[in-house]
Amino acid sequence: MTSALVHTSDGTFIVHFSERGLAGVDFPIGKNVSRSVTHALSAQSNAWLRLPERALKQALAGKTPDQLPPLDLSSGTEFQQSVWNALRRIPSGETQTYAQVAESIDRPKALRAVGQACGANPVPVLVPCHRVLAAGGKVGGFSSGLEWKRKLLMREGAPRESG
DNA sequence: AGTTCGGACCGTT
DNA sequence: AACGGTCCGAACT
Repeated sequence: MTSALVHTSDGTFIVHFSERGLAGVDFPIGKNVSRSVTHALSAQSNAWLRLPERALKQALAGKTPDQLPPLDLSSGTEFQQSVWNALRRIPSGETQTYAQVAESIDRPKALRAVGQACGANPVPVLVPCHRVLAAGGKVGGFSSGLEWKRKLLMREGAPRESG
C-alpha cells in the first residue's frame, strides 16, 4: 500500500493505493505529514496519481468527476460495500436519508448500521458519504468533521438544512 | 417552535 | 455486551 499527497486549496489530502486501486482518502490533518509519504510522492512522480488527484479536486469543487480511478473497497464487509456502492449512486446535489439508503440496499431496518458503514467509508468525498442526512432535513453526523459535510453539500448545491 | 426520553432496530468490535 | 453519522412518537417547555 503506497500513499501520496494531494495538495488542494482545502489542504493536503493523503491518498492510499493498493494493487487494486484507490483504497483510502484522508482529510488534511495538521501539517505533520510523514517524510515517508513525502518521499513516496516525489519518487513515484505523477502518472498513477493524475487521475485520483483530478477526481478529488473536481469533487471538492462540487463537480462530478469526469472519471474516477479504480476504487478498492475490499477492506469492508459485504454489508459495508453494499452501502458504499449505494452512496455512489446518489447524484451530486442530491441527498438521501440513512433510512432511504437502508431501503435502497433492501435492508429497511438497518438504518443505524448504515450510519456505521458511512463512518467506516475509506474513501470519503469520492464515495459521497456526505450526501446522507438524518431524517427531517437534519444534517446528522460526520466522522471527519461536520464542517466538511456542510462545505461539500454547499458546493454541490444541495438543499439547505431544515427550511 | 424547540428539547428531552425511551424504545426499537441492526452490523461491528 | 456495548456502541453508533438513526428514527419515531410522546411528553414536555
